[in-house]
Amino acid sequence: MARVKDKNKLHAIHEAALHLVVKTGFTSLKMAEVAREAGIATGTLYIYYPSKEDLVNMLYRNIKSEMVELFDAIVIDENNYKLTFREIWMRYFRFCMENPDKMLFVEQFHYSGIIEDEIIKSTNKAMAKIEDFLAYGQQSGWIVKGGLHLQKAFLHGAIHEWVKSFVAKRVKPGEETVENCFNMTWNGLHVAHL
Amino acid sequence: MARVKDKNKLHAIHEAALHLVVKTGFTSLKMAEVAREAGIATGTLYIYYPSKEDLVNMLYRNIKSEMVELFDAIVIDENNYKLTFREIWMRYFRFCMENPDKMLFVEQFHYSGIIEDEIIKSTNKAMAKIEDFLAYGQQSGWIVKGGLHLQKAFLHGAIHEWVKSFVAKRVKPGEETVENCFNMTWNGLHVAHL
Amino acid sequence: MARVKDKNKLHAIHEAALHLVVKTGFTSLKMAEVAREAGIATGTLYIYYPSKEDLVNMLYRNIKSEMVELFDAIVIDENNYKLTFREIWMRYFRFCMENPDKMLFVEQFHYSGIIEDEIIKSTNKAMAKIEDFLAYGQQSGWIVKGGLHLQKAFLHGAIHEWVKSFVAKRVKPGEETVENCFNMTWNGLHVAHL
Amino acid sequence: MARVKDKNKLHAIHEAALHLVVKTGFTSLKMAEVAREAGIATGTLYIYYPSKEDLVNMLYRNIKSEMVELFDAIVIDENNYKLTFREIWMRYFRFCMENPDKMLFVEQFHYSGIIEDEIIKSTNKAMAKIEDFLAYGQQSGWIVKGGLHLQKAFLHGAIHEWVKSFVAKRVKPGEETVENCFNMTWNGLHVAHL
DNA sequence: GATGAATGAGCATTCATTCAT
DNA sequence: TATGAATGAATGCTCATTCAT
Repeated sequence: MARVKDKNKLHAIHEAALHLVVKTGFTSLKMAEVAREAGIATGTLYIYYPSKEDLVNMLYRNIKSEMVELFDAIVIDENNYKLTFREIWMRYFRFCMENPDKMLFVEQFHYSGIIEDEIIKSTNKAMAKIEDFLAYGQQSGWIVKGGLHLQKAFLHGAIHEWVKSFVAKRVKPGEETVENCFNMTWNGLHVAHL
Repeated sequence: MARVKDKNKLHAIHEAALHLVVKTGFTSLKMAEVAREAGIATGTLYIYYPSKEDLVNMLYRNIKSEMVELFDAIVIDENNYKLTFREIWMRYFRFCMENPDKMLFVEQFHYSGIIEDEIIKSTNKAMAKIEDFLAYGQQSGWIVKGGLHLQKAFLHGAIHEWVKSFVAKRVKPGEETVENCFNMTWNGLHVAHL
Repeated sequence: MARVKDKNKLHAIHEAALHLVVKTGFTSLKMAEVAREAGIATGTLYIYYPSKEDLVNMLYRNIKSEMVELFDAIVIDENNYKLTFREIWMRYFRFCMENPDKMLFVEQFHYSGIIEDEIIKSTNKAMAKIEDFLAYGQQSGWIVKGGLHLQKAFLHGAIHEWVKSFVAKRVKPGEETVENCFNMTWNGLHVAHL
Repeated sequence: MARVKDKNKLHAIHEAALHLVVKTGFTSLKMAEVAREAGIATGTLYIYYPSKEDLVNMLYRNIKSEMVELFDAIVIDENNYKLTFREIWMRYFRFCMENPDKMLFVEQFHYSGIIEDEIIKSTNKAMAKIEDFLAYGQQSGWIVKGGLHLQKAFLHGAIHEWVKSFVAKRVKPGEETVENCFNMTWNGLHVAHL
């Protein structure tokens, strides 16, 4: 029997590729560098991924899956909209703070034209739970009406920008700061009933 | 007297470089392609900019200047905070909608490590007017307290993400939609006094 | 006792290698592809042949042996020179028509510098029977004088070119056509006694 | 004004490429080596030919043109068929002896699948003069009937094989030997009228 | 013996930059 | 200034060969 394909290698490749691609973009991502950082030979990299495009597509799929899993454990409590919303927001915020590279990667490649349409679509579909929750919030008067994509963009856009600024400053925001950010988002979205 | 560097050529170079770099990123930006699209020879490009990095840095500085000029005409009316804030928001929103490439360019290169620190600093400084206006808003109780950079990130992040989604969908948002977006931002930032 | 190298595998390797090398030449011959087409693993191929060069050398030797065997059954009848000559010509012509890959392979590698001198020499030696027959033909006035290698080249060159043109056109020549070709060869070589 | 594309460079590239490709085949032809032997940088080679395939195709076209030109000066004398035939044969034979690489190159690439169909067709067409001459010979009873391609293959095949054997032996054949070869060809083709 | 994962040198091609005109 | 041919280092990917299983 020959050696068996190594799970650890796969993981090392992902780590290396993510780290490197986020630093400099797709074109400057060097397969040789990925291999070196993953501790394998260049040729070995091509056993696992037949091309640079494939590598990046797979990375995208994996990271999106991870993001989806984030919300798996959340129990939607319709009687306590804000609490559930808060839980979602916090999980995503923390995920981005702990994995800024993954956040940047998805942001960078989502509109890049490099990720295959099929992958974009299927990963979007996996986010249905969140989408449904927002739609329910609109119908039941918790959050403002309007195209759902406006709300999603608002959520994403603000969180990503905050995380980017924390990461650039190499700062870990305190609880109060995070609360502040959450409040801006919630106040922006929710409908005040006087 | 030697001929002076040609203003038209400069402009053509900027247009070409911006258009191309936003499509594919710094590394895939090809100097030969910039030259071709600008209607000049490769060698000529190097008379104007001694390197790819220089070209991109200059582009960054120019675009940031344009953004600063956006706000020059605005009269800060401290008695009507929301109106002034609205004017600022609208101008920036419209600028981004009309110049998505410039917005994307700045976003892409701001944290890229390619723009020289000095340029980043000096362009930040030029935004003092806006910064002061936000600081004043905090002090006078119009908008929430907390690090100013949180508010700036919130503003940027949301607007950019909205514009990106409109541009990706090739949609020009109607007045109502824009109003909707403005309201999310304002509600997120301002302090409600019951 | 250890298992013996498998005759079937050897045969499968030869078939695969011949087929592939003739299509694309030595350098594009891929060991992995040979292995795949032969139904074995790449590593296994190296149990049978320690290198690509060895594989090709062995192939050359085998094919030449086959060509020699072609003439084993022929009885040289000195009283009927033309008839014997015809038999030789026909056998070789038919062999080439039925095994164009083998013909092309030998042609391709004979002057390639890849086949070891020793092999070239020993396979040439095995052709002594034919060579002797031609020499006898010269001495006894059946065929034209001059360096024997001229006659051999004439024989080879014409037959190979005919076969190549038939194979390229995917045509099986009829009896009359073959007769035509034989006559050109015979008329070219034999001495007319008026 | 920039430097002007250099005719000498083109010639040097052709020489180098021809010499190298004939030695080892298309796949082992190394662009870097062609450049080195032509005395230019690798990148420069790509200014003249955008790919290895293009280089080889152009080479094929050029060499075929040269072969066609060979026969331009020949005056077809229908009253002296053999003399004209002899002239054609001699010119081609000498060309091959003086340019064995060109001969081998054309032989190697004609059926290789690398040369574009259009080139193959147009170069074939250019040989019409010779073809017509052979056809006339058949009609007027000078040479044997049968598919013209049989005669052409016979001519080519024999000449090429002779030249290959002379070149391999590094021998320049004397007049008598050449006469010998010519006679084999002529006797093979022509119809004896007793 | 048999397997196929792993290796890394090797090669076609690209592109920022230089320089002769 | 302006041009575009020339340069050569850099990079994605291949494939003969090795080696752990």
